Amino acid sequence: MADKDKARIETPRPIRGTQDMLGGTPDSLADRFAHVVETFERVRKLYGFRRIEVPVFEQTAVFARSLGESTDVVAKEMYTFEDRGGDSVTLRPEFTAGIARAYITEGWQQYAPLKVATHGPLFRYERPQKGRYRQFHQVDAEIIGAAEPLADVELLCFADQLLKELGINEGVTLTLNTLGDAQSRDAWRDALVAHFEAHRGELSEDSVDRLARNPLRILDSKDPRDRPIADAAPDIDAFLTDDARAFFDKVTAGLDAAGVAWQRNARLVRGLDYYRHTAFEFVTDRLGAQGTVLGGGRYDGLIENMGGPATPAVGWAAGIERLAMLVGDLKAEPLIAVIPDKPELEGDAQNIAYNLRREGFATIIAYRGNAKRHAEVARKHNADAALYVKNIDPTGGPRYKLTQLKTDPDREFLTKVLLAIGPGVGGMTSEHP
RNA sequence: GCGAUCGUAGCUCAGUUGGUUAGAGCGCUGGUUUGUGGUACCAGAGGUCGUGGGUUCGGAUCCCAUCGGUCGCCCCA
Repeated sequence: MADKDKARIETPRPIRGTQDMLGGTPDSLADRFAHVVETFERVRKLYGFRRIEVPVFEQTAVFARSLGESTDVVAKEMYTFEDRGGDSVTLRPEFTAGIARAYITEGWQQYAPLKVATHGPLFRYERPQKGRYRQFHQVDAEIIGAAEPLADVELLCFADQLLKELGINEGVTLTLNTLGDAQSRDAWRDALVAHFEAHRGELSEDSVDRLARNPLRILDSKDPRDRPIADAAPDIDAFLTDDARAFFDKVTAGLDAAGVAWQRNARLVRGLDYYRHTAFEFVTDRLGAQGTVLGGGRYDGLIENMGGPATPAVGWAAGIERLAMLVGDLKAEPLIAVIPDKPELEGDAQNIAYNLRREGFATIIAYRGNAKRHAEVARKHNADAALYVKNIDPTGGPRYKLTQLKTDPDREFLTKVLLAIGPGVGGMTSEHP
């Protein structure tokens, strides 16, 4: 019983709300995640957005100041800690604040109007649920230094094309609203507060709390008690200044001209205070409670708030996990498996595999086992075909046999493989008559 | 922070009103067989029944607590 006396080694658990993703199967989240990022990178270049990288952590003030001290994100969802030098640092809970900080401190103002894009991990201390994690990942696009509605339109076209190229535009709708300029927004906000105050007694407890903290948010409350009151609340339209209305009209006209479908949602608001004018979300009902696939808007007030020059800006971000969940199964990349028919041909088979890879063909070869076992491994990896290495005769040359392993192998790929191998292939056989 | 629900083998799950050494399929390891090179069979390894208390002659099963997973509220991508 010596084993029982041994101290049990406890393997540390993964942190709550983080996830490990294993790729290699058609439905794996890891591969779909990578596909989202690759697609984003491709489309981003089509629109002329520069790739940027910004730090994963910043001085706490970067987020506290930009998001607003009273927001839930800052008040209770940030990973904030003191580093060994005694400075308060925070793992980024969003991209925009760090990018705005870089715009100010790195002299990026000289490139205005500047179109930038990035992606990476973000951190929020929240209860995990479907489509919501403590470490999550976003793709992000921002246009800084452009006050024109055309910037909003271009950004939305980018988003729309990304979703289309990911094949997830079906069942996802662009919902759009305007928050007006500062004057419009303030007037609307006052009217909303007056309206909600008049119905204070009928509101849910959460919304009574919102009334003090973030009255706009009552508009999109899910509580059935709030709905009639929120639905009866005034829209912003009556409070829009001429400029603000003209701006919104240009955005919607631009979308129509570009063929981007959209729906007005007068109840769509932003929790963060620095948003102005355009606010938008691409929403779906396929993600449970987390309906927003991609969201953003114009934040003309932010950079000035952070001590920079008054700078108009607009941007969006989308959760990569959420996009990945919506992406259908990926088509498998073509793959060839090399199989030594006899143990003494292992070395030759390895060389052939390396040569195929150098030619650019995705190739696998098992480390051990007889031909049968090799074939099993090949099937497990979903290889299109097996290249059996039958014999290497210094005088007679190599002998191969190519056997397809799938009912629908990538024929073009296999043909190229055959050409690359050259002579010695004893024809292609099929396991599927 | 609040609520619901679920924790049995690496994975997906059985386990009947509490009752001997806790099971299956898949996977893994080894072997036999087979062969238009997707066969079949045999054997083996692998489990503190999430954890800790309690009730009981007896707990995977009932009770309490705790820790995790999932989903919802909140918030948000």
